[in-house]
Amino acid sequence: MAASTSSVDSIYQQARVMAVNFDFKPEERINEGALATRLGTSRTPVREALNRLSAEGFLTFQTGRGFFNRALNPQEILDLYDARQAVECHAIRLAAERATDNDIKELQDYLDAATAAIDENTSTERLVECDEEFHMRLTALAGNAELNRMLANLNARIRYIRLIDMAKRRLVNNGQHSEIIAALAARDARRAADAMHHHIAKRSEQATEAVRVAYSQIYVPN
Amino acid sequence: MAASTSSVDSIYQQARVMAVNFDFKPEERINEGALATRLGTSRTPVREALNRLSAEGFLTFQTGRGFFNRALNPQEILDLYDARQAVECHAIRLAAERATDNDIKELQDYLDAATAAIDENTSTERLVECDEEFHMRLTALAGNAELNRMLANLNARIRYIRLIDMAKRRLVNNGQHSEIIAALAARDARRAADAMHHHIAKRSEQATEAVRVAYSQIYVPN
DNA sequence: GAATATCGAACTGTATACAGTTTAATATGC
DNA sequence: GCATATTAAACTGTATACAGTTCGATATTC
Repeated sequence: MAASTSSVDSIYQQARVMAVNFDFKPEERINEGALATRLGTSRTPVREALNRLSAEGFLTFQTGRGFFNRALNPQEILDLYDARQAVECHAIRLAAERATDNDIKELQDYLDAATAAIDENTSTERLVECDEEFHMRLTALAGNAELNRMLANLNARIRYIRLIDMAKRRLVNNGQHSEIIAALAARDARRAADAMHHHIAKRSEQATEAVRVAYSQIYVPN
Repeated sequence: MAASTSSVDSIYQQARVMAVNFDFKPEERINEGALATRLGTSRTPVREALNRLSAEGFLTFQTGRGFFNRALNPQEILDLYDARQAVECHAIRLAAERATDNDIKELQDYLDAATAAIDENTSTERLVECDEEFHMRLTALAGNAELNRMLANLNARIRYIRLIDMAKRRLVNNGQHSEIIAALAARDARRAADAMHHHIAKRSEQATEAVRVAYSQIYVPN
């Protein structure tokens, strides 16, 4: 059965969602057999998916003991936010050089449409999705596949924390996103990068508190 | 046999070296069975190692067709050099804030010792090793595990191109490394980042030519 | 009672088997 | 001769089996 509809990919996706959402608790050992049964498959493809996830930083691995979900602590989160600054500030500098006026207009349009579509009934998940998408689209304007890939990975690994942050703020565009686009439209790479740096730094300030809240959510069933 | 001396890790390391060195040709399909036999093992642990490598960007994967070595073309290389700028320029800014004077002195000492140890008999491989280590040590001064991890990955993926570059230059420190350390020691984050940016840009300029040379080396046995 | 030793259950690591797909070589039709 | 169908070999995808290790519960010792 050399899957035409790709079973490992589907297992990978499902396990990734579980890791992202901390359905596996922080540092929890993952039982391969139990997961295989739950996903209606056998251990072989499960292990392949878990190997991919550990290479991507969602899980850790210890020989003889297996796979564990990643740790969740302020330092890890701060490191990931710092890494986001590295990727996104560089991407926006490149975008200021490489993006067409139309690219930038489309990004502005996306932001406007997303902002307009938000009301008090919009789920927090949807808000985070819009925020992530804005940042992904912006980074894509750098035209660098590796930066896109890095950001997609970082976004998934901080998604849980972003949900906590967003539940409080309930805002995709607090003006900072507009400032960033304005600097980009003006082709002012340095100002755009500084604005992005400041924007991400702002979000990482509450990391310690967010991790505390995260634990309280992860370990209380409902 | 729940390996105490970890067989997958060893397979992973060996396959990684082959991918880094383009022992697998660019875009070549990797025969799992043949590789397993060659490494004295079976397909199961080989596939686990290949899954890790594909998650890290050394290989690609297509359902039903298996694993392939990564492509080698100027755009991929330029993307990786750009990504290095993102990581290293940000890391050096953080290092300017966070590193102790002694950290910086030790980096300078490493550079001096490495430079002094080089003569006309030093292998190109060793020169690249020193260059990589300088950049890794510098990035480590940012105290961010994720940036370290990203750079280690990027370094391995451009190593083949760096070897070509270094075979011509035969220099680990052409003065640019010293400039970078000087700016760092002066705690001038912006100047340090600019120097790093310029340093990496310089190296990426010849990417197209380097890829051409790479092909001529990869496809001519000796 | 706390620390250590013992033992069985549970789990991981890897080889193997086999189903199903891809690939490439050959045959067929135009 | 070139494009298309045919078919067998080769390869991938996954289930399963089993060896060997880890883990946790119970027994033992001080």
